[in-house]
Amino acid sequence: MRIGDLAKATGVDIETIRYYEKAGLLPEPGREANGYRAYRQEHLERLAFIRHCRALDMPLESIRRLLDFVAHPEAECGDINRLIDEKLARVQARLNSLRALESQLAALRAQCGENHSARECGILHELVAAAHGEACACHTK
Amino acid sequence: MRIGDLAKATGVDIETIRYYEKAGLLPEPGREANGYRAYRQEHLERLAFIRHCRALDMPLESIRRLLDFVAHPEAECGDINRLIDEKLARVQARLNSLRALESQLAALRAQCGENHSARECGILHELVAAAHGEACACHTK
DNA sequence: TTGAAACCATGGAGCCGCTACGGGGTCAAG
DNA sequence: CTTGACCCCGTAGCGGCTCCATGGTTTCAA
Repeated sequence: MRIGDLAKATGVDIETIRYYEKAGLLPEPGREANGYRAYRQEHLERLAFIRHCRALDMPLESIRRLLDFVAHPEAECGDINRLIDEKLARVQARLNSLRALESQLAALRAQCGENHSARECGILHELVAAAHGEACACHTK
Repeated sequence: MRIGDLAKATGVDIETIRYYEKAGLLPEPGREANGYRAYRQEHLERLAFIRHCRALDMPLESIRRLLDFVAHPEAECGDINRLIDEKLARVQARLNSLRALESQLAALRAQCGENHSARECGILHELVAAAHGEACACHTK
């Protein structure tokens, strides 16, 4: 399998594959006589694993640690639990702040209806008022 | 006002203030005889405006556009509405994907209870299964 | 057989929004 | 005269790619 085949099979960009190799996530494949990378089934599986973890928004460093566990199955898995727990906590924190942001933006958007000059734009007024530390629909607290 | 005073007044890091200047968001201030930056009230207000927009998670580029509107109040504000609408849409999309992620992580976490060897870790099994394209508690679709 | 298109290689820069670092100049108090 | 707090500038680093320039290789059709 050449790098383009692997890319097609996994939906991962060629440059990204090379990046994962440089980052130490994907083992260096063998080379054809002409220097082209020659991948095998194990690379495909490994890459699928990495992409699945990325779909779960795990940083590459966490994936590295998970791959260590795959390589050393006799180790304790407490760290894996912790990794997932921490990730979950961060996701929930981010959810909370995004929910707050959503309502702030919605309030801000409600300040301006149709097109008119920026001078009378409620959104801009709100933002400028906030810059003066005054009450602001999008930043009440 | 020197940069340290401005930093204290706004809660913005000194390096960040210089960065905003270099990025063209904060106008270049005058200088004292010794070369130190000399800020005035308008800089403080502008910086507060920027930070408020950043609190709303707007990218610097959007803030630049908003500042253009502040400077040219005769322009139509339709772009402002669009800017906020787009931001709102992105926030909502991110909320949806984070909500999905949360339940996936929770399902994943439920696969593994207490400490044991990684070989029997349900989380790792799920992730490896996913790499093979099999059904996966954290990635059902 | 030639030549174009599609593939592959490498190394390096760019993206965002900072943050940190290194190596210096300035200034007031003790 | 030294200490420390402040300021200057330029550069590099973070994560996770993405894009670029430059050049070699393969594959197909004319």
